[in-house]
Amino acid sequence: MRTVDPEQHARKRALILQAAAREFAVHGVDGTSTASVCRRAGIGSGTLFHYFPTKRALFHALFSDDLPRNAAARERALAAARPGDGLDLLVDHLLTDLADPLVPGLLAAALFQANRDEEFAVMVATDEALTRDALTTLLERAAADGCRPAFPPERLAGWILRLSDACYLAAGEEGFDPVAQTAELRRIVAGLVGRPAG
Amino acid sequence: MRTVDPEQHARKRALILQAAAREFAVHGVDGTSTASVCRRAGIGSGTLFHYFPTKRALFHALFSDDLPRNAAARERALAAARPGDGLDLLVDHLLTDLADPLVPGLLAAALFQANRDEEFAVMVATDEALTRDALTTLLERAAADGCRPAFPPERLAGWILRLSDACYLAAGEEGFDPVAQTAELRRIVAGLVGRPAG
DNA sequence: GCATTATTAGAGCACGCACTCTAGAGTGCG
DNA sequence: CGCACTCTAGAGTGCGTGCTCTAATAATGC
Repeated sequence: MRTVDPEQHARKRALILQAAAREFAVHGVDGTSTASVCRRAGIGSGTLFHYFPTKRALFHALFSDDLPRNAAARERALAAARPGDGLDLLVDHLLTDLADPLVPGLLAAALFQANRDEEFAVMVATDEALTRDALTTLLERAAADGCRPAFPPERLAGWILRLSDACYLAAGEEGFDPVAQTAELRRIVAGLVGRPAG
Repeated sequence: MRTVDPEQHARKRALILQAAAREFAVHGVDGTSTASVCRRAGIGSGTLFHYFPTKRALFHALFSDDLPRNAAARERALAAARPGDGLDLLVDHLLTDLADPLVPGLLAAALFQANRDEEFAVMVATDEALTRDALTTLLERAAADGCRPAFPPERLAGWILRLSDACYLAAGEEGFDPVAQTAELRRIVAGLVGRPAG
């Protein structure tokens, strides 16, 4: 019986995904042809469709691969000793890829795809809901710790997510500084959470 | 000499644009076919291309038609008696279409298009820069009036723009309340501006 | 070596696309 | 009325698409 080398398979898969990410970021889902992905990855179309059943699945994989990482970040944040530390951890995680030049394009493509691809929308919405829940829990703990939040925890959690989206929207502009942006977001969040000590 | 009735022309043009807006909002630029726009507008393809030279031009018109309105809003805001009133005016204008169900899709399509369509990007960026300038001016006046903004006026202006974009992105979620959202954004902005009287 | 199976390239396919062309209907003017 | 022109529909065009199929090759276990 012929046994598969899973490492080799994973490596090729990753290579294809990398090529696909570049294409999708620049041209979007409908705008990239499978042929262009193949060209960039240096493979034939047969190979591409051996690894991914459809172009859509290729795009989905680009994001579903990140889900475990997000789950881990949520767990770490919820396990933090103080709710404020957990919030910082989670906010930092939300901005992890801020410096990646592909991300603005990919985010735009993803936002758009979520409006018209049910399966993709559910995947993204589920992950976002989990993160929102984690944020809400942390904010409730913070409130119990003496913070004076500007809004109810759940609303505030929504605003934090929106603020992080806003950061990625700004990431395409020239002269964008991810570090400064992250620092400003933390200050804004701190203000909204109403931490007693600056 | 045969003279054209400009009203009739404008009416038909508007009808086509309305149909196009619906299609673009749901399927994006690459995802909508000119045939589907024609079907929805109840016209033949000959008619469509009589009014607009290309599909791209059709999409561009959807946004360029709004530019005069934006300019008017900026002027009104800058002419306000107190800078705080001007800010409120401009923020409200930014969220004008928050209740329009088509807007989240159109915004996503526009954000994406800005990443790959130079001409469109310039058009949008120019308008945004003007609005940012107006916000900056208003924030400088507010600071001279005794406000303690959290950031320099120009940075703050950027955050306000990004937040308003983010609001539109959130507008697709179920249970979304445009009025509450607007009120909350105004409170957040007020907090960032640091108005002496709440 | 042999059987089995994973992997690969790329020609080929059916289809949908943006846009053009043509021919005629509608419309204001002299 | 007839001219000059706009407006309109829809068939037609050439091209690019996502994806399938075939057939060859490489890798493995016996």
